[in-house]
Amino acid sequence: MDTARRSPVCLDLMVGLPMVREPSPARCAGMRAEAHISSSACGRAASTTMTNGEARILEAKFTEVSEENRRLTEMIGYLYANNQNFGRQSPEGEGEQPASTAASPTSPVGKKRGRESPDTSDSGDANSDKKINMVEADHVDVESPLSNGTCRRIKVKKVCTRIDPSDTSLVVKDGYQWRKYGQKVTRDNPSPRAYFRCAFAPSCPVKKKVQRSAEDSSVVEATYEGEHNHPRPTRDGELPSCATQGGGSVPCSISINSSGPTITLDLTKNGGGVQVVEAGEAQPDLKKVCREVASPEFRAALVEQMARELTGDRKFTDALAAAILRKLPDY
DNA sequence: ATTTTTTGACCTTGG
DNA sequence: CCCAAGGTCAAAAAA
Repeated sequence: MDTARRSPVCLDLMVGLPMVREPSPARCAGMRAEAHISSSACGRAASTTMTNGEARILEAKFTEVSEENRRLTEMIGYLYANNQNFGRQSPEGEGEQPASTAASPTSPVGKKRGRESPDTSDSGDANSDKKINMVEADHVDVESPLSNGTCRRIKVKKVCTRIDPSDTSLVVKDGYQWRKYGQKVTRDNPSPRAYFRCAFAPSCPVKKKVQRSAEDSSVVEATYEGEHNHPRPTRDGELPSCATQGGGSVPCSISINSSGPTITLDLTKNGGGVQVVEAGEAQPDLKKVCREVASPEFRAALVEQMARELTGDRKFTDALAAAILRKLPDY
C-alpha cells in the first residue's frame, strides 16, 4: 500500500486561467463560447499596444497552452487514480468487489439493495469518534463516456450510516473535506438530498450525495461517485499540511495565480519529480503514457515549459523581484 | 473581508 | 415537443 501511495501527484497547472470545470458535454458549447469571448476581449484590450496579428498569435498560443494544460492535469489525475487502484482495492480502503461485477451503465446504483454484510472498514477510523456506524457499503462501477469516444469507469459506492435521528445536518464524516453545492427534495423521499463535491475540486472529481433513508430516518445513505486523486487529508477532514504523512505520500502541488501578486510554487515534495508506478494491467496506451510522463525528456520539457510560462509572465517576474527585494537585508 | 452554505433558477435527460 | 425529475449553478445570506 505504501508503495502504491508513494506517488500521489496532484499537479494543478491552471496558469493564469480561470478554474475550468470538468466539461460536461452539454456545457462545452457554452464554455467554449465564454472562452472565446474572454480571449477576444483580451485581444481587444491588447490591441492598443500590439497589432491584430500579434494578438491573434497570442490568442492561439493561449488556447494551445490551455489545452495542453488541461490534458496534463487530466492525465496526471488519471495516472494517480490508476496508481491507487493497483496499490489497494479502493481509495477508501474497503474490500470491494472486482470491477467485473460492474452494473450496466443504465443502472448506476441499485435503488435499494438488501442489507448485506456490515462494512466498518470503510472510513471507520474517521467515524469511530462519532456515534454513527456503517450499516452497508455498496459499490458498482459505471462507465462514463469521454470526449474521445472511450469510456472511463467511475466508481459509485453507496454507504449507509446510522446517525442520531435528531441530527439534520446530513453530514457524514468520512475523513475527506466536502463542499455542499446543492440540495434537492426528491420524489421518492420526503427528506432532502444534499449534494457535495470534494473540497479539492476541480482537481478531484469526487462527488457524494447524502440523503436520509426513506424507511429509517436514523440512517443516511451516502452515494460516492468517483475516486479521490489525493490522500485522505486527515482524520478530521482537515486540509493536508505540507508535513509528510504516513508513507511519505504527499501530493506535489503547484499553485500559480498570475492574475494577482500571490504566487505559490511548491515543488519541494517528492523532490519535485513525478514518479509513476507502472500499472501491470493497464491498457497498452496507458502504459505508454506512463512511460512518457515518467521519462526524463518529458519532465525536462515540462519544467522547461513551466519556466518559459513563468518567466514570460511579467506579473510573475515583478512579484518575484519584489519578493526577493523584501528578503534582502537593508543596508 | 473571506469562506461556506443555502436556495431558487436553470439545465439535462429520459419517458 | 412536452413534461417531470434529478443535478448543477450562482447570487445572496450566513458564519
